[in-house]
Amino acid sequence: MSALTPEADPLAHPELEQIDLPDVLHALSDPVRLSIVAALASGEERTCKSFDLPVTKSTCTHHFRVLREAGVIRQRLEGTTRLNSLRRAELDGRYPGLLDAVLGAAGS
Amino acid sequence: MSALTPEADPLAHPELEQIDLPDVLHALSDPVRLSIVAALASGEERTCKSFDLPVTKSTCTHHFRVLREAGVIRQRLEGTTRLNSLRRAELDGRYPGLLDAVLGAAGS
DNA sequence: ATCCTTGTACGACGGATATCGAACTTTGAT
DNA sequence: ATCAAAGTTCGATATCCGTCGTACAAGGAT
Repeated sequence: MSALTPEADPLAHPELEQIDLPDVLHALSDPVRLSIVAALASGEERTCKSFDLPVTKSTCTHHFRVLREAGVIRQRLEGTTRLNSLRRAELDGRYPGLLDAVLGAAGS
Repeated sequence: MSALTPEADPLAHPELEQIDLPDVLHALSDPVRLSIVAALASGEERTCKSFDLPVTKSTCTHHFRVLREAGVIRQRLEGTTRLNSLRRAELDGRYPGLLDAVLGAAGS
């Protein structure tokens, strides 16, 4: 039962069907998190530190966790860093056009 | 200076250029408010009471104000009621595809 | 082994938020 | 004139949220 308990995994990601629209919108409603998502729009994997955000480390951890738990980003362990990427294809399948619209709106 | 002071107007709506994306996303991130917006998607004007929301009157007032101040809906006085409508064309001009994507996602 | 880098965990704190109930206002109907 | 209906306003409350600092853990480099 160890691998199946979600609480036990420190890097738990929601399944596609578990992603909730209000949660996604809330995750995107913060300027810091929106800038993270916009920076990931190119498709690259980037470490947390590479973003140069106007908040401290612990606040960064918080924002990346909110995005991950809402299903917006994926976090992958790589040595001592976490590589972040957008779950774009999955989000596009679940909520067609949403991410593009938000990214377009954030860019203007 | 009476007509130009925003605070004096109890039904102040933001101009298109003043609408802020994080504010809009936050306004849409609440399930009650999302259901209001979805119900207004047809384009009709509807009174507050016609929604039959699972909250009290004063909470309704709160949610409609959040949506109005974020620029998502317009409220018009008509006798003793307020007629609510989506600012769809304006939002579409400012954030193309956003409202459609959210409404599509909320409907599924 | 030691240190540096990257990030998490744990409180803590102040401000925002969703909710309610009760009192009030305004309008329209009886 | 009275009354009911639709909302607002005003506290009050409980919770959530963004932020920070400090302490901690794990990997990589020297």
